[in-house]
Amino acid sequence: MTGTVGGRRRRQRSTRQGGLVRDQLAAGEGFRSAQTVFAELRAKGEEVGLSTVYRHLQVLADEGQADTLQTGDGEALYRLCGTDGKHHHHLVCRNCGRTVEIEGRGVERWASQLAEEHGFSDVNHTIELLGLCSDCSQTRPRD
Amino acid sequence: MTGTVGGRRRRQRSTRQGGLVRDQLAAGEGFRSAQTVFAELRAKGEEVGLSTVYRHLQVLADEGQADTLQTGDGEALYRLCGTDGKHHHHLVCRNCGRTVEIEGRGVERWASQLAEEHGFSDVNHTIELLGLCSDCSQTRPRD
DNA sequence: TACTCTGTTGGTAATCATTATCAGGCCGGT
DNA sequence: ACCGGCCTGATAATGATTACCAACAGAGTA
Ligand SMILES: [Zn+2]
Ligand SMILES: [Zn+2]
Ligand SMILES: [Zn+2]
Ligand SMILES: [Zn+2]
Repeated sequence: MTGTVGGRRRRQRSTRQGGLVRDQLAAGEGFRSAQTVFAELRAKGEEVGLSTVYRHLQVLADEGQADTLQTGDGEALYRLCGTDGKHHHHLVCRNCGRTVEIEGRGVERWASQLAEEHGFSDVNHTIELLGLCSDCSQTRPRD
Repeated sequence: MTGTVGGRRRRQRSTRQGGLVRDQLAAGEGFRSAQTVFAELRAKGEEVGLSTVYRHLQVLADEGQADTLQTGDGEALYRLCGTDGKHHHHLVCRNCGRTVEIEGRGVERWASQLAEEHGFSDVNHTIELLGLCSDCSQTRPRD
C-alpha cells in the first residue's frame, strides 16, 4: 500500500508548482486572489498554470494553512496564516491589505449562545473587520 | 425643472416591475438570489426581465430596504428587511433560509474597540451566523 | 386628452472568476 | 530504469453579474 491510504486523504505529492504557490502567497502581506497570485508568478517568469494556482490555493485552504475571505464582488481571497488551523478572524486594511489576526473569545461565546438561544444548531460564523490601518488613514485622510 | 432636482437623487419613478420585485421579495421568508427571484416571478407568469430584477434588488439594497449577503460561491442574496436601515446582523438557516435578525450591541462595541486598539479607522464589519434552525435540525439529523 | 421629456425596461452580448476536461508529464515506490 | 497514478495546464464550459441600447411608459404640461 502506498502512503496514507487508510482513512485519510491520499498524501499530497510535493511538486515544484505547489511550492511556488505557497511561497508566492507567503511572500505577500495581505489577502490576494488566485488571479493575482497567478499574475505575480507569471510576472516573475515562473511557469505555472492558472488551474494549478487555483488548485493549490484550494488545498492550502482545506488544510487550514491559508485563510480565505470573499470580496464584495464575489472573488475569493487567500492568505497564508500562521495560526495553524486555530479558529480566528481578521482585521484587514482595505487599502494596503495589512492584516491583524483576531482571536475573539468573547465573540465566539456570543455567537454560540445566540445560536442556541434561537434553537439553531451546527452554526458557524463569518466575522471580518475591514477598515483603514493607521498608515493608510494618514496617507489618505478622506476619499 | 421637474420634480426633485435640488440636492437629492432624482425621484425614483414608480413602475409595475419595481413593485413586482419588491412584492416577490417580501413574499418569501429568507435570503434569495436575483436569479431565484427572477425564476419565481416568471413561474408566476409575471413579465419581467432579468436585468430589471437585478436593478431593483440593487436599488432596494442601496436604499437600505433590503439586506444582502454573499454565499460561499460568490452569489449575492437579498432579503427584505423590517429594521429600516438600522445596523444589524443575521442568523440564517442554511437549509430553509429562515432568518433571525440580530442586534448585537456587544459585538458592535467589541469590533470598534478592537479596531481602535490596532489603530484602524473607518472600520465596518461583516458578521453572519449560518446554521440549522430547530425544525431543519430535526428533519435531517445528519447529512 | 395629446405631447414631450426622461427615466425605465429587457433581450442580448460581453465580462469575469471559477470549474470541468483530459491528454501528457512527473513523483514515488519497487 | 519501470510503472501506475497523481499532477499539470491549455482550453472549453459554466454561471452570475453587468453593459448596451432601442423601444417603452410614467408624469407633468398645455
Ligand atoms: Zn488568519
Ligand atoms: Zn493599510
Ligand atoms: Zn436584516
Ligand atoms: Zn431551517
